[in-house]
Amino acid sequence: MNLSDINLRFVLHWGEMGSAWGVNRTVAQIHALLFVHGRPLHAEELADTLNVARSNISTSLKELQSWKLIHVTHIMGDRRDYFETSASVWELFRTVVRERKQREFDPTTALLRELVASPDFDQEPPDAQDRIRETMKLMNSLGAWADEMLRLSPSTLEKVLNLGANIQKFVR
Amino acid sequence: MNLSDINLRFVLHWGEMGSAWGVNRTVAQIHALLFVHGRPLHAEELADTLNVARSNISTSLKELQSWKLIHVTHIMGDRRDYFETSASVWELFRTVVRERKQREFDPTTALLRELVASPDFDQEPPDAQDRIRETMKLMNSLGAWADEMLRLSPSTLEKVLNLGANIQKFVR
DNA sequence: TAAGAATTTCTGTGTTTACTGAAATATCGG
DNA sequence: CCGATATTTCAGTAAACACAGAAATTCTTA
Repeated sequence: MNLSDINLRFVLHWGEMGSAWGVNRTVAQIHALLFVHGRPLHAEELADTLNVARSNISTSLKELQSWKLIHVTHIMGDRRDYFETSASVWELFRTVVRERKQREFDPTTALLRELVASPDFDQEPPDAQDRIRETMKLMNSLGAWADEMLRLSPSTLEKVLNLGANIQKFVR
Repeated sequence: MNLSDINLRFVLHWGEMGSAWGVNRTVAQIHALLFVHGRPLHAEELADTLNVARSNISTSLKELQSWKLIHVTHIMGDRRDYFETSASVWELFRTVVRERKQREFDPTTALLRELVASPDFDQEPPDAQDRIRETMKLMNSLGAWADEMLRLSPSTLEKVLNLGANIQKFVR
């Protein structure tokens, strides 16, 4: 299986973007490949196409599964595991937001809450207290907002996005 | 200069979060320290407090400046450069969004546009074309939306966030 | 313009992370 | 339950990244 130039550029770029955002390059590439390809692929096809070791694919697939970005399927008469991802980029986006929020955002708000609730907290200078409290509030708001957005359907979400700055009309 | 337990935990956690999002740990720690501390600090104080080499601080400060998250100030009768960051977490948030969008998001949408405009694009299977086009559209929408949000004042932005899922009332 | 202080640059080193290849394990069909 | 195939685990290696310390440069002031 060899990639078209367009697919290749897509996959490579996605890998680089992943790196910048704390996602392993191979992991990002696998996901990009499954996405553009559109049909399920098995591990060896991925390894061959991306030129990485079979074992590397194995761990990366586990990683992608833990992020709920891919799932296993099977083809009649074929023992091998095939992997596919959603064809809806909106759904993928939601999944990433949901998972990252859960793993990285929530623990941070939890820590901030803990700091603010701590008995020594009021020994901090008042302005430092404010800054930490404001940080907590911002993260709380963002988190709550993300949760609510995640409840909307992709199409509603898309409409909300298209509202853009017109939203400010409604905040009076 | 030694940190209170609360400040220490804040700084350390921020460093870890940074790592998860592709930001160097020291860079994130310096910024967190400047933020909680609230007053300008010079390089050596940062090095002493965070227990890293002076030279490491130097490069990290340059990095933070390139992200427009800190700026230099001076104290009368003191030759040394002092650094400070905004006390407003909202402003910091906006800065991070603006800069990351510019550096990572925009180049990606540009690439997607390029792929779609490429002469070979219509040789791709129609469903693959759709997926790439949808990806481009999503990133365009998100980018445009971010730009519009960035134009709003922090306080308006805060109100928009608090609207939460009620936004969907307005999208009919 | 020289001395001292502050800062940056650079090179080598240590640490972390990613990856390979081999071995071990699991799975399936006969 | 045996052999073949698929998958995972693991230990060692390689690459990337972060960092320290020394050297070089810049800046200040006297």
